[in-house]
Amino acid sequence: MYSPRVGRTSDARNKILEAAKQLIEQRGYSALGVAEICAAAGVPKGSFYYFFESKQALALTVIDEHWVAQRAQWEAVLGTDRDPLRRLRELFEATEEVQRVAQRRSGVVVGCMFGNLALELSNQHPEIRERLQAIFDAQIDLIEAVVTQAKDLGEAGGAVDSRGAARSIVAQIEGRVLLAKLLNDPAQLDTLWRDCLDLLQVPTNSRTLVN
Amino acid sequence: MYSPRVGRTSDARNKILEAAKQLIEQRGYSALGVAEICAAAGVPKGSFYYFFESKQALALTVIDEHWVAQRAQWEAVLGTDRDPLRRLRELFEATEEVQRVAQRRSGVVVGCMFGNLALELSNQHPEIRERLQAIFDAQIDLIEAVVTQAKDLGEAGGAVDSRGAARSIVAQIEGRVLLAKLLNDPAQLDTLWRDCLDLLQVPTNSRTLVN
DNA sequence: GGAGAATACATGACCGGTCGTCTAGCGTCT
DNA sequence: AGACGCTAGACGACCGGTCATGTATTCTCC
Repeated sequence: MYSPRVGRTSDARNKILEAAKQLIEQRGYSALGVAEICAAAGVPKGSFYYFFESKQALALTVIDEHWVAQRAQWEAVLGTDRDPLRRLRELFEATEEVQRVAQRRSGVVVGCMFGNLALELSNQHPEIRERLQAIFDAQIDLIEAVVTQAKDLGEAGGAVDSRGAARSIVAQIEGRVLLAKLLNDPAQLDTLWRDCLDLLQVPTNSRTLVN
Repeated sequence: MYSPRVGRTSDARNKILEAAKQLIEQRGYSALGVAEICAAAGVPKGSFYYFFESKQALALTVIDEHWVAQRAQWEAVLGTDRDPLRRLRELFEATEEVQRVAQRRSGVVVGCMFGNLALELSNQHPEIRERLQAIFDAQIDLIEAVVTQAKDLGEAGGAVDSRGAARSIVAQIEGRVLLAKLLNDPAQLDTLWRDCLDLLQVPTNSRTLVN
């Protein structure tokens, strides 16, 4: 077993992060104990506060890392040179697939970690709220850019406000994910595409083009 | 069948329910302690378990009572003989007003209690999940009826699926309420009307009629 | 109308357990 | 020997929940 001489000699931090990510997704923040995280990570509890300042600091790190990964995924899907509406549709499909995979692995639809924590903690932990605000703002930015392109191509209704529509789409995603989690049914997400077409006021006769 | 009222009578149960409703709205379920609820209600902790079997049983009661009240409000707004779209619009305005009032009183947008608890508890407490599923189902029913009427009047697009559209509207409400809570800004809700018109595919030229 | 009996509620000490957090010190390396 | 990476174990506070005991109110029966 090779271990580098300098820097960390333990992967405990990563194991904690990995376990915490899954547990927070499944059980939220308040109902989750540090001991449980450490047990799931196979790391002694005494080590926790060597790697993290506090439970809240861990949550912030988990949030940040999860957003880095998700943003990369969103950018990969939304940043192609395909048709803008097509890109949005693929985002929805990817979102649903994520929930299906999570359900297969853990038995439950975990929903959106950011949405979950937003409702649970935004009124209790200002730092977490700020982080989540920034994340949702960035999500809206990413979608707004694609909506603008769709408008420029005449695919979206000329009357739609790009940013407003992007916010509506994000809200629609969050609302649908809530229903999917409540019903433990990822299929709740496969109306996102149709909803999106409505919110973007895409004319009925041009919808089959991207279908 | 009469029930003799032997012994004392107390309003402690109602005081607990009242306090619990506000605290659950503001701080969620897991982060809330029985002792804190009792302190806020001005009831000794020992009395709590005389009136409620458990903390979870209290939550179920709070959920039920809150839904009874909210359903009455929804029915009052949606059950009039006014124009269907007009009724939907008033529902959105009432929703926003509820959040404004809560914000004035407690300083924070509390969001939707059912949505909050759905994301926090649906994967932890099956009984609560069932209750919340039934509530959202009933909400969708209430809106579906109005959407159907709007369709019959030709106000909504003929291609819309009433139940699907109702679900989309509920999802949109929940998503917007999430953003309103995260940003502590009830104004996030005043695009609900426009979103609803989009989701119902109401023709642009006929929108001013109800505006 | 007065005396119990029965019921309805009040109360706070207390239980085992878990919470997030911290510190003293272990083992391993230079 | 000294520094460093790591961890065992304990800390006080608090968790949801229990219980013995006390008091207030209304019942029945005379």
